[in-house]
Amino acid sequence: MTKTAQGAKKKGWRKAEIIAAAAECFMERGYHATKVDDVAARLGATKGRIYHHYSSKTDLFFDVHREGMARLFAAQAAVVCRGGARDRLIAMLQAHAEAMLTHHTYETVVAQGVQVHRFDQTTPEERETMADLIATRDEFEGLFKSALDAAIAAGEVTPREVSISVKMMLGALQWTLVWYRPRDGETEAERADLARRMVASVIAGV
Amino acid sequence: MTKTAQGAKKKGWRKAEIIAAAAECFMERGYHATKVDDVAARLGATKGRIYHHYSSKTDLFFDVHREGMARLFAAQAAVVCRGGARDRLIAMLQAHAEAMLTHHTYETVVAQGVQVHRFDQTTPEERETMADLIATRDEFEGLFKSALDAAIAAGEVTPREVSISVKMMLGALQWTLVWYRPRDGETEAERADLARRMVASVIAGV
DNA sequence: GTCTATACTTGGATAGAC
DNA sequence: GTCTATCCAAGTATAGAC
Repeated sequence: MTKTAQGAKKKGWRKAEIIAAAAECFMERGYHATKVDDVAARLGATKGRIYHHYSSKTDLFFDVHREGMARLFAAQAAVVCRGGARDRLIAMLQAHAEAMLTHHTYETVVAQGVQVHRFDQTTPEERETMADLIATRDEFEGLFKSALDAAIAAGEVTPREVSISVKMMLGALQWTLVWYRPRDGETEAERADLARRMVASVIAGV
Repeated sequence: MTKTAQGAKKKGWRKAEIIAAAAECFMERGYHATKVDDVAARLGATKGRIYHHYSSKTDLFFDVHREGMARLFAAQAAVVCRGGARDRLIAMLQAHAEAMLTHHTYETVVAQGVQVHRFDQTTPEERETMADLIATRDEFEGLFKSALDAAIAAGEVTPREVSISVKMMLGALQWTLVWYRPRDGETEAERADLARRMVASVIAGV
């Protein structure tokens, strides 16, 4: 590893600490109710530390949002499936459900998303960042539309409105942000099991 | 109508105006980002008017929340179904989907719900109010659990975990709060049609 | 019952010491 | 790179006129 890469990583580590603390605060109380002092306090520091790395609370929020989206994409990138197109879609749903439970803290912030800043006074740079975040979300939803399209094309799923169906499937899984709170000491296996039962319910219908 | 009932209705009308304006503001920007001045401005008034009827912004929020829940229950109360238990469940889902679209403004506030105040300094009275609101939500979810139970008992639906299934069904419909925005001039028929397509997707599964 | 004017608090952001 | 001290803007709530 080069000297500069080491430097970048070290700097990234400090930021990652701040991002993690901010994610917890934003998750618990929401963006607007969270004070920069709250984030600092969670780190056992003062806000001088935050403002050394971030020029504003908004900037910090954007980084938490990016991390949340990155984790969702990472979960999808890790999906492997030997079966057909329908099996692949199900595996993707399963991975997404697990990701929503595991990265609950970050995904709650993603859900607050751009909405939080839509009506605020924003600088041109902030507007550009917001456009990027929205594009990234659309891209993510696109992964599932493609997978459902493929399953329909393969004759493995009854044809139906793809756009609506994907919104319903993802909505069902993402609503966990409202009702699910991780228990202390919950294992990965328990989360995977809950995710399985959720996905089974979604694909079964009524 | 008695004199006192007339009086109560008149007073209620003034409050209803404020509640409607507050719902729009809370929907657009969220509770914390909404200033009492914003609500007043939307009424073409100043905040003196708000504080004459409500002792705090929190109190106003609770009234908006109550109105949102009342509309959800009203939609369910209006459900009539001649068919079996499964048909009845589907009719309930349809009514709920339409309600979520039609009363989008209020239901967005309901979704912000108690979460917004969970970590705030609250008075004993506020905590009592919050407990009431939570109980009301649980009661609402209970309507759907009972309906699904009945459909399973009647052999019209494949047995499955009722609690999880209801959370997935309602989650799929409620996630509309995140992606749906009513278009100007959208008709009730168009909303009903969208609701139908949503419910069809949910009950069909994958 | 609503307005204007204002008191008071909170909280984002900065400056300069260490 | 982080802390302490501080500035200043924003926003909740109140007092008193009309």
